[in-house]
Amino acid sequence: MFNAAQYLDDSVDDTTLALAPPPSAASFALSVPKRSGNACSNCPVRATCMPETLTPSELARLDSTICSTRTVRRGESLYRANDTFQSVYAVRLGSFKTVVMHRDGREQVTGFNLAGEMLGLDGVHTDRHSCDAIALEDSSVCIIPFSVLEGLCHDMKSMQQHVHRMMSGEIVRESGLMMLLGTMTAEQRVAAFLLNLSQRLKTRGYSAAEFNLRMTREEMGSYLGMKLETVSRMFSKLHKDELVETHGKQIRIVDFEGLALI
Amino acid sequence: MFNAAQYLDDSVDDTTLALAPPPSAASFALSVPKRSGNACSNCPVRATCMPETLTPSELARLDSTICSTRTVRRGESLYRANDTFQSVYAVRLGSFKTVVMHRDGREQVTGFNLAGEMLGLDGVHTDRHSCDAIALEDSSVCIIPFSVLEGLCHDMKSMQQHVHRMMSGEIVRESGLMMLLGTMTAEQRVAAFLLNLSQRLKTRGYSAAEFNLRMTREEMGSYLGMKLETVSRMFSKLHKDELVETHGKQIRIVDFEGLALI
DNA sequence: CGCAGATTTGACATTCTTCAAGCCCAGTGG
DNA sequence: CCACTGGGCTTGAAGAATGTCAAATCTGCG
Repeated sequence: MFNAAQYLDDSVDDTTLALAPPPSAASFALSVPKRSGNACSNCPVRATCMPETLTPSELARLDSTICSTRTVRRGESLYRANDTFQSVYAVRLGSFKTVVMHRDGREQVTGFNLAGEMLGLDGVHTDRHSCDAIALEDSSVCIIPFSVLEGLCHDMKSMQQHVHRMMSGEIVRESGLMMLLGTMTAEQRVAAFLLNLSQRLKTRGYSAAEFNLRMTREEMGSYLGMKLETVSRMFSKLHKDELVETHGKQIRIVDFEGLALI
Repeated sequence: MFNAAQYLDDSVDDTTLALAPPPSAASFALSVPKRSGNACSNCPVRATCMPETLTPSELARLDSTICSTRTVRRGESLYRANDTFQSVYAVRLGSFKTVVMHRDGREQVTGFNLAGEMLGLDGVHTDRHSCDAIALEDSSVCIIPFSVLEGLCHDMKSMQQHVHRMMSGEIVRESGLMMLLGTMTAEQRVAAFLLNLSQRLKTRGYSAAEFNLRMTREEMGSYLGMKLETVSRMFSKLHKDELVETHGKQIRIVDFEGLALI
């Protein structure tokens, strides 16, 4: 049985935000696009990006229709706002941020995407992407042409439900974030952010208590609606109150309950 | 040809936020649920809540499967957070707010829904609704059981695309709101809110310049991430700067460009 | 007409941002 | 090996934006 955690067994750093390239990364250094070795039936993150219950024949169909992957180096974009929408992407390895830009140059990070999470659904609405997706570290994604996905949805009830759930889940996630931005103090936002990240990492088999942040204070601040200095101050305060320990990007949550009660 | 505007012809108030009940409202005072007189083929808001291109036979199918409506009085809820999810709703008449509640009692308005807009898609994710939907005025909705909608999606490609677009549109809308909450000043938020509302009303055949707000300052503030006093001050400021004229809930946008440039 | 809730406005408190300075740390080149 | 350097991070002080509290209107409705 494959699971995300196994890829960390002998990883240099087991507290990264997302799946770190293992020492054998060469075998994953996929050319763009590449066909072999990327079968869904084999994929460590399938459980999160595809329906849970698939028959062998359905799995075989996935393997035969979704087959190309792409690597994106740190800082490069997977897609840009206004690009024509053709595919959605499942993060196989690494992590991304999504960014929307205002005409006056202000930009806001609207989300962080870890391995197993889906990316690009914003483009369905108008056939163009509404944000930039940028890799926070060297990453790879599975390319799922949306037309193919629509076909799968038609033929597989479980797939249609899954796609609907993913989109709805994105809606729910965002309304949670609106709540955060609309009603919480800076300290509460940072606490909620850490707990959320912790939860998602735990789901993927990582320690919920210790991890490395892959984004800068500025990116975090943009996501949370505050300045990088404020983020930094809040980390200091959480440290002083003995709720978390921080060494730069390295995070250790000491008191989960305390953090939740802020 | 039906269109939303005709329902306003002899309406008491042609500047309401949403479609006001016309004098002949009695014929719309639908019992719950009611079957006749609510055919999609006849519906003034079909253009916004259903795919644009439907064959006569597809329309006939809609009429035969989506048939019940429900009235919701001002202040009453269409559904509550944690209700089991069964249906989505299209607003036929009136307007709603959606509200998420934090455990500590803080609540946040996450959206306002006008006639023609869809409501309830948040429930797909976990089979339970994630927010309350509350009528801002006496309203009526069309009830669309989600299982029926899934069936329609399977059989009608245009319906599947439409549902995907609606959900994606919701995602995009929310990320725009995150941008607003994350990067804009109070004044900019209020301006953006008014312009957004104006645009949506215009789409429905109303004046873009003059309308009545259906929500309180507090609800607006909750939506925009600020206190009601701040909303009020911003209205005063916009008035002083001769960008809008306000008389309580009555709004007249004087200078669209100025408003957009704030 | 008179109340209850909604709105406006003022004065003051708090939170967050801005600006500025210095620190830390990893990668680089001597 | 080590100083150097630049980006990211932390911290302080001052200022701006927004929240809080309180009081005075206003408005719709019974």
